[in-house]
Amino acid sequence: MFALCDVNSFYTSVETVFRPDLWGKPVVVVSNNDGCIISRSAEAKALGIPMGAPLFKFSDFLRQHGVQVFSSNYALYADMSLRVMTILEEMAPKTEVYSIDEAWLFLQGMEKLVGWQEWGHEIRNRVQRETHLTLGVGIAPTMTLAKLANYAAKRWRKTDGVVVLTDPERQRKLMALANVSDVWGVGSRISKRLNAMGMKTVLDLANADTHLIRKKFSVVLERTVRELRGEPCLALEETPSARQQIVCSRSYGVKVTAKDEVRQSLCAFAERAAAKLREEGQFCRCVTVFFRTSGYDTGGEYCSRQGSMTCQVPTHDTRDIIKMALSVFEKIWLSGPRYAKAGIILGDFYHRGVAQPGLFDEIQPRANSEALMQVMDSLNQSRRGALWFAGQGIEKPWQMKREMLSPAYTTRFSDLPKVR
DNA sequence: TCTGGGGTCCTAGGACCC
DNA sequence: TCTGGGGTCCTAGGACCC
Repeated sequence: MFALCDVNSFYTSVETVFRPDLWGKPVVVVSNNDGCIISRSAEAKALGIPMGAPLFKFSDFLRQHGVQVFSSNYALYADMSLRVMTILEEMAPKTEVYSIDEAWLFLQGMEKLVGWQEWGHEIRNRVQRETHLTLGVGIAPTMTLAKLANYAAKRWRKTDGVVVLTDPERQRKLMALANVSDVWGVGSRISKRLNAMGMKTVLDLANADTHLIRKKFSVVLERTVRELRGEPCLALEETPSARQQIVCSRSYGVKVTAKDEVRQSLCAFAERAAAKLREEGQFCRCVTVFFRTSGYDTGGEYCSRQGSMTCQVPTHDTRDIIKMALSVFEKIWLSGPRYAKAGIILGDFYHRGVAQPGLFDEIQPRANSEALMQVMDSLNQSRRGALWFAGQGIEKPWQMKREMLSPAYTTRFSDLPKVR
């Protein structure tokens, strides 16, 4: 049996944990650069505010209805996420953190110990008590069905946040009520095609011919069909597999045309990407650089520049990664367009010592690289941005907008809530 | 004026190998 | 006249997830 637990309206719920004055009021959280609405409280959803809507299109509406808006505060969300995950890990023999607000629990060996329904409520109550966040719990014999159960737990209030889907009859009943697009793994494109083939409900999909699904779509969707029928095809990732790429990219707070500023931003992204690489304990050979204009900018032609470079010896030294990034940048720079976004992608990962340095390689290992990186990382761990390369520049006019940022209540001393 | 960021997996097609 | 079969690796693009 699998359980999928996720926090309702995670970002907005976290924001209101420390703001009792906002309880019961409409609240939204917007994406980086204060771009799109990415989390809505129940009250905000009731006002009809759609997911993913650009903030500027709704700012009048939000003001009229007194909706509280917050910029994304990832320091806060990550810390609260950790608290929830720690509880979940204590409640099941095996867990997999699936995203910032959800986790899979593998319930092997618990069948005789607990009733699923009671256990679901127990875990929900505990998270509520210890974090003031509300969990949705879906329990079923396959991961896809557990996802569906979780969807039902959120959609129908009378479930009280916990749905157990062990009974095949109950599974079919629920599948007949849900749309194919509500299935995990079926996005907008595939659901449109399924609808055109006459499959509207989840039950239609579950009853579909697996050979046909494989032929017309892919093995991925075939697995989904089998999972809906109660045949497990997916399993928990017991040891989180090593990442295959690391991306660090941002939209600019303003459009950027100056070469220096794009270069500085890339330097900053390269630093962050390199730090992430070291957190993963990996080394990379390939560095990709990109920058592009906005697809919404009507002022000029859409322009997207991208290039990459592979070195012989895997590295995780920030200096090497900046050097490679900037050398690619010089090759692909194009003057004129108003750039809206840029980023760095690291790929082709190795563990330490896999490849030997070649005599003629352009990038040779640097003396004391390890020690220097360790000092940098430990300083930046205690305070993000404590130490950085001058290539980033100082003014940073390109930095993203976060004009409605809440305090980092749980991770910064100066932001600790005060109780009077 | 203002439209996010970070991932994964699969497939098809081309180049190349024996 | 007649020109195979089986495999790998890489890349781009498409789809999905949160």
